[in-house]
Amino acid sequence: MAGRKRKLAAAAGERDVNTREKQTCEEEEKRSESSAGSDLQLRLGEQFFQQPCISLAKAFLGKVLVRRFADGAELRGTVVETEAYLGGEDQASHSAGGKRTKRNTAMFMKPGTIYVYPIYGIHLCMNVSSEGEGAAVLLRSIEPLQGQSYMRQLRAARRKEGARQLKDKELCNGPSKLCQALDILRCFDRRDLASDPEVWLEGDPNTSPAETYDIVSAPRVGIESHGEWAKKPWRFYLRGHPCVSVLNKEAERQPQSGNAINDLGSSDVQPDREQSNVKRT
DNA sequence: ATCGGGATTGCCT
DNA sequence: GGCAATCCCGATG
Repeated sequence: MAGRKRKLAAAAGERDVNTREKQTCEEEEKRSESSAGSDLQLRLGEQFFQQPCISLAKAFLGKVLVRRFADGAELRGTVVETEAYLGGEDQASHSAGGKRTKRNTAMFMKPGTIYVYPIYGIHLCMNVSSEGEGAAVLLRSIEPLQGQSYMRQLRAARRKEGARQLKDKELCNGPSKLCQALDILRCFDRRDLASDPEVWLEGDPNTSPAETYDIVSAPRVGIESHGEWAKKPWRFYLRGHPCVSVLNKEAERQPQSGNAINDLGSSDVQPDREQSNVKRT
């Protein structure tokens, strides 16, 4: 566990989402081209995304999603829940039957391409394309690691005034909550997660290798109308993790899919970061 | 031009 | 646990 400093990471908690001008796609595009991330050695490159969809969906677990703002502030969270959406046969996928539309173009782009789409008129979901025609991984939940207070402001801005303060584990425990908390915007669609200066994925040296996690495989949620395909166990989450959006008791009774047991309760304190206050049970 | 549904969330009972 | 919110996109005529 190297004591690496994040000198460029401003105290995200000092930011005020209400006085800060609302982020737009135009502003995002004006960002400095030279503001590349400071953790080049941790950043996962394009080869990471070059694997089949189900494999990539599992590989995302335990990796750290990073969002960097123009002023240098960075938000971080560990991916704890994903879903695989294969193209072709998978009727629940936006790319079912190889169907290409303007909306789902990113699903057919090179592995690592971000696919952001609006849902229910109000929310956004973030996916990342994988190997395989039209295949992509939906990012459903992350555990907040850094910048929780700013995440809370971003989330509160969309909630009723006077609503109770969200707990840390409630900040990013759902696909659209994650987008809100990290300020993932519609204009991130079709960007490259392997090279974009504002959002990327890191391997975290403080966590165990992905293959040591205890992963639960469960049916995907919210796609009940798709018959047999709704039953495929292509949702993956870290067993026992408090930031998972929906638990599936039935699936948790099944033996896990080829991953060794790992103790999730022994995470180290990370002195260079705003410490995660998520309680594990 | 119009129509129907949606990979969700938060508030209310 | 029910259900409204809210609107873009894709399909159809």
